[in-house]
Amino acid sequence: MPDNDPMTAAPSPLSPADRPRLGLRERKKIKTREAIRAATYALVKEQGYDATTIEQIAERAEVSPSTVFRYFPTKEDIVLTDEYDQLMADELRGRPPGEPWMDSVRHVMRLAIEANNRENPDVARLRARLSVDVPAVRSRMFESMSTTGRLLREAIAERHGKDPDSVEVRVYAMSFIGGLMEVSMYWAEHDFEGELSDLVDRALDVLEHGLPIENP
Amino acid sequence: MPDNDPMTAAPSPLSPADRPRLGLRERKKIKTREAIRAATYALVKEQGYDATTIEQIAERAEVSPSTVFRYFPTKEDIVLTDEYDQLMADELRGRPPGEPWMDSVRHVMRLAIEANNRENPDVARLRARLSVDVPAVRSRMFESMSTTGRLLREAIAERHGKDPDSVEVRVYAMSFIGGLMEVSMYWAEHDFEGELSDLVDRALDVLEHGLPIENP
DNA sequence: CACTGTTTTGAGAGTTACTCTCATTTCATG
DNA sequence: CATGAAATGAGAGTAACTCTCAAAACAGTG
Repeated sequence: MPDNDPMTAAPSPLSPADRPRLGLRERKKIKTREAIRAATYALVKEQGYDATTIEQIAERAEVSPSTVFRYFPTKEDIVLTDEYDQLMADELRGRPPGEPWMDSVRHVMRLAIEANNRENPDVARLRARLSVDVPAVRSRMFESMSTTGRLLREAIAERHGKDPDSVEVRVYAMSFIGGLMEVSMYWAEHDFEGELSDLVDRALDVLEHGLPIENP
Repeated sequence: MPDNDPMTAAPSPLSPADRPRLGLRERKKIKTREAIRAATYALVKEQGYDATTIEQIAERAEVSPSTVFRYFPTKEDIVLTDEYDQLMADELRGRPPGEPWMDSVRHVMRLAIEANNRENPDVARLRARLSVDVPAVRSRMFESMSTTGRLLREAIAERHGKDPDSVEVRVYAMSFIGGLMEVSMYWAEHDFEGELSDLVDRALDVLEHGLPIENP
């Protein structure tokens, strides 16, 4: 009856073991979801993305193929779905209002990278690599990008007292996301050398000031 | 034997009737390609994108389904493939070297919009609308975005004497494209009201200077 | 524990985009 | 016209999804 379908909703994002009082049903759903994801990551690492079929995933996760599709609308979603966007948008909103915009952004990006590194660094890399190598995954990632863009433009609009649906805010938000996404691809293409945070810093500089020495 | 497969290559971009000395084979291929596209546009207008199957397209274009796939790798490509990117990149490269970068960009964008308006305004709108409404098409569009990004960063690097594969140039190029793509979606979402060129101008302002009155 | 209603699951059939193969047709050329 | 190359069509095959429906697992109640 309630509006939000727990089947398609993501589980509580940053909760490792603290699932206090959930019904057996809910706990099972979370377990199933994680089983499907784990099976997928393992199979993709073994065989590659394209060679991995939903049937294999279902088999390893010990569920039926139907169930896989009930939990994830597409194969790409199994790999890519994450819950960080909303968290980052909230974090951004929570920064002190006096803080310069770019400082807030830097702060939040740093947090996100750290959290990701602490929790599941290999998954993050697998994702980045897949989004470079597999067109379908990349497409899905771009797609989620526009969702993120929507969140970001709300945060931006709120912060600057602007209309979130103006061309200006929308363009600004999307150009931001485009730039950040490129960083992730650059990082994957260069085999994850160096610190991601350094790359992000350089990207933010470009987003803030344009290309260095643009007008000598 | 030659490397470039004429089957997958696009026909000469901006040539309406001037196909002088092409073999019968080549002319037929161009006709087939255009027939498939025309059939697709018509069917999509009549029934919508999802309801239109490859079989229907093949039937109306009077070719076999196999042939449709020979000409276009995916259904989305039939709708989206265009040849303007390369032209614009070349145009950009052809601008006088003294001209300020943003002036060059504005000039080229203006040209592109005019050309598109003159040639096939309704197709451009159909595309924009589909890329708002149909996830698969939108994804494919994002995908082609990253191709465009590659062209753009070459042009940028050349112009500014920078490495086209540096993070800076890549981020700059991609943020640019992200912003411009958002304009197209904004335009479609607002039912193509107003002049696209005005929206693009506002977008370019944002890309150049950031959000207006960002630091009051 | 038994009873009842709701949620979740599995099984199966069906659709469709896309791939591959091979025989046939269509054009190019000497 | 003959010969070779390229384009087409036909058909079988795969795999991601969708829909439907009946069986199973859970939740709450007497």
